[in-house]
Amino acid sequence: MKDTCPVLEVCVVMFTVQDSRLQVLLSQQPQSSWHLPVLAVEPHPSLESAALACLTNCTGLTEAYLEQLYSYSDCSGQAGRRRVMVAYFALLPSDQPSTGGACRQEAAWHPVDAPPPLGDNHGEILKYALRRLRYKLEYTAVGFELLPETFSLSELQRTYEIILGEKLDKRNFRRRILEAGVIEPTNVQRMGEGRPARLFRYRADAVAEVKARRLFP
Amino acid sequence: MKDTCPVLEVCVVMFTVQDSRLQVLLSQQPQSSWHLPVLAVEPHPSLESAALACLTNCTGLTEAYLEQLYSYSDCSGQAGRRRVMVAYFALLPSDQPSTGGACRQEAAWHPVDAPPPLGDNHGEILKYALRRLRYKLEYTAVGFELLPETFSLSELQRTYEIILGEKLDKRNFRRRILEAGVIEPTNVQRMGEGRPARLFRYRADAVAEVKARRLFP
DNA sequence: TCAAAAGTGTTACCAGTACACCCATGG
DNA sequence: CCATGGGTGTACTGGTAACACTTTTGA
Repeated sequence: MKDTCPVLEVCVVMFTVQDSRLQVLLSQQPQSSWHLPVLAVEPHPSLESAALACLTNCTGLTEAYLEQLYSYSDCSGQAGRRRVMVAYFALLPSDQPSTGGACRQEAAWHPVDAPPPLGDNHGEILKYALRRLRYKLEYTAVGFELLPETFSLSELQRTYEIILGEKLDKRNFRRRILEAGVIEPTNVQRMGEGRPARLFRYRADAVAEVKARRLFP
Repeated sequence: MKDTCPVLEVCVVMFTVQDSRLQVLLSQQPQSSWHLPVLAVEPHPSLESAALACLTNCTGLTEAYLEQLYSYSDCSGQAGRRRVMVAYFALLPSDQPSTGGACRQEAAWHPVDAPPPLGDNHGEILKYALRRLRYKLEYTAVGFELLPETFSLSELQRTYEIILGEKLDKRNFRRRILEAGVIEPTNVQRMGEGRPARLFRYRADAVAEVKARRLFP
């Protein structure tokens, strides 16, 4: 086996909302710094499926929103041995069984606004993933992926506020999200502390990507 | 050498504007269909530099706008041998010596709106690159990369029209592009068929990415 | 003096934003 | 009946889009 044979890995930045904060799953090998969960592509048929396997390893979930972020290369390891890391990010619904015991590595959720120091270039990858998430949230409907299958409009708004880090106007939020036609009401109501909330669900047939107004004419 | 050792390659979708059309550089091995230019990553220190080398091979240019697009994996080659292709796209100024003889493969420019059939998944990659280019053009200043160092506002507008495939209003275009502050006038004028045009240049200190208004409140 | 391209302002409309009160339920 | 969160409409304002003529040069 030549040592020019490259090492191919995927890593997955897994986001979820818990305790009113956006959280990311990090793992830690003994005596080492924290890292994003990483998996060798080797036994898997494709990059996608390796990323999904990484997610399943860590959370027990067999599906989630998963999107390729970027590919990084690195030659600084064993002399001449190239490492290529394909980074993904994933969004997990906040009601799912998060860190299943199935996770081989020691993993835990960390708030993204105060993560521990990360090894390799994982800090950079996390920053980029967060930027992509915020950016994407602004012009697509991807925010639903962080919620249970049905949710109230207030919950949805809170999710947006948590990720974007700013307060939003309730009436404007509702009007726009409804006009965009990406969610539909169910007949179910949820009883809570105050007046019951009507529950909504994501419309499977909705166009995910809505075109924003462009800068240039 | 194990046959699980993955093949790592880059391909580069090179765009330029010629003859009032957006063109892409394709290459053709003897007796084979057209492909995007491809290069093995192997001898290069990083994915980036491999992509740049691919570009230099084909055009003689040693720099250009270059951006990573996506990574594709494929197991359908020799049994079990994994291929990973990292795709880039590049923008070449329309005045540069395009297909330098330095290109080892037989390469030629093709209009993107009527490309020949492409092998592998290169048709898909090209389509994606074009989508990204159009999309990017709408909210960043990347369009300048397709022009010479100095250019008139009309030339700039024509470039935008060619890529976006629609006519734009002259006054609105000028107002907005000037307000955005990404270009500055030079003292040079260019004589032509009619009234001379003032030439502009891209401002190196300009913020490349301008935030567009967002969909959700 | 004609053709060809460069350059220049104003108006109308629509969409985004700001804003305050009533409603339904549980305790 | 009170506290809690859910739900609703309007007026203003700022940005976007539509639009036509004058200017400068070369032939």
